[in-house]
Amino acid sequence: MKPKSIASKTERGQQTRDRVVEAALQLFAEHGYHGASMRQIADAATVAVGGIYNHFRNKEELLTAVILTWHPLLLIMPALAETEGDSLEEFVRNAAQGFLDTFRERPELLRIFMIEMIDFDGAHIPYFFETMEAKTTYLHERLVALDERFCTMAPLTFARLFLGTLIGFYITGKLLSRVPPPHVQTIGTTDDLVQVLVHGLIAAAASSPAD
Amino acid sequence: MKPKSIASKTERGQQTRDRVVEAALQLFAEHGYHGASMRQIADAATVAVGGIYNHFRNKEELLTAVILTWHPLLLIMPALAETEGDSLEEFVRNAAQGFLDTFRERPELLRIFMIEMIDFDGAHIPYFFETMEAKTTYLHERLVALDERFCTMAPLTFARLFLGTLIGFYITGKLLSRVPPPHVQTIGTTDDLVQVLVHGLIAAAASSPAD
DNA sequence: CCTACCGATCGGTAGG
DNA sequence: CCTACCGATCGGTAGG
Repeated sequence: MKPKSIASKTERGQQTRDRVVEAALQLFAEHGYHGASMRQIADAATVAVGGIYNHFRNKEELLTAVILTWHPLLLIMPALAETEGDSLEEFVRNAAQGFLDTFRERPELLRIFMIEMIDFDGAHIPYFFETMEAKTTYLHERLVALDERFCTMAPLTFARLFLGTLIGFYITGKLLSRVPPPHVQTIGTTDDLVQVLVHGLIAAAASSPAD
Repeated sequence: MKPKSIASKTERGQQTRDRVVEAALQLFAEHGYHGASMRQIADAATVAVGGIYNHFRNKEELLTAVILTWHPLLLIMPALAETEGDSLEEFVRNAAQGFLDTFRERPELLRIFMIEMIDFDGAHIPYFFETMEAKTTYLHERLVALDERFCTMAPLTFARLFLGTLIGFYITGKLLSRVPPPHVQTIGTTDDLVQVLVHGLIAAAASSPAD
């Protein structure tokens, strides 16, 4: 009700809130939304169960806070837009490598992404779509500067095909990592992925209507 | 212990089991593994809660039964391998359309796929990898017949890039369907996807080592 | 004596 | 921010 006006007082509250979000990120990612309990999260964040409800109205709003901080699309788009590269192939290679490195270093990103889709059916997307779209436009501008053939393709179409191919490659990699050893270890390399992206996207741009 | 010898008696049991698996598929897909209760599943299958335990030792084994019948990779590979098409582009177009149609008609497929990844971390993959691999080999043979440039690419590498790109396109489509109306409706068409697949995969095959 | 299944309830834990 | 506690429901199993 009252606005919190004393900074030194709200600071401790913010720290507690941050611990709760961090603990929730880890536990939601590990056990899923229904599989992680408020008590587990409270313990991990070293607060009492009731303490969480001083910062979040219910479990669902805690998940929302986690999503709005840690949704992979929110994290990966700025990184992709700032990728370096003097040629199209170099740019795509660096972008793909950056994407794969980020997801491999933080396996919870894919899990949070899937949990949001399963338990909330993508309902949080509208909350950060504006931010996404701005980064998408910038990414497309950089691409056109490297190869003008991309000027006929809508920025969002490029973003969908680019991100979609990367996501699919990462997911299939996860699946293949569960296949027992008698079978091949590395099936499909980052080089293969880069080839698909560079030549596939150029072909798609060439057949796009210049609207 | 004893082998079931009288068919007419076990038939009713099989019918009950089938109803349970069907109900579990729908409810796991809708609410997730931890979000769907054994009571909900029992009600939907018109059996008592205890009745489920005559067929499955616990909730986890019920999920396993659902996965081994309905995992999308298990369903989609035979369909892809039997796709018709007299040219590479026609084959890829029909395969992509068949994939997208199947997933759009049965939205539970993607959800079951993700639920297995989140709650069981792909642990069921080994159970049907052999079947997958056989179909993969056949799919690759059909492709080489249409365009011999694919003979240098390993069948599983092709399958990973092909399925991965399709999965990524479908998932990004799901995400975009949640974006509010002021923004564009169709971002990326099936034609764009086909272009990426045809030209991307040819490029990847061309740069593959002929081992 | 078997299978499939019932009504009722077990010990614990969920979100609030 | 905590302790205490609620209505309800969880996965699983008893005897018949």
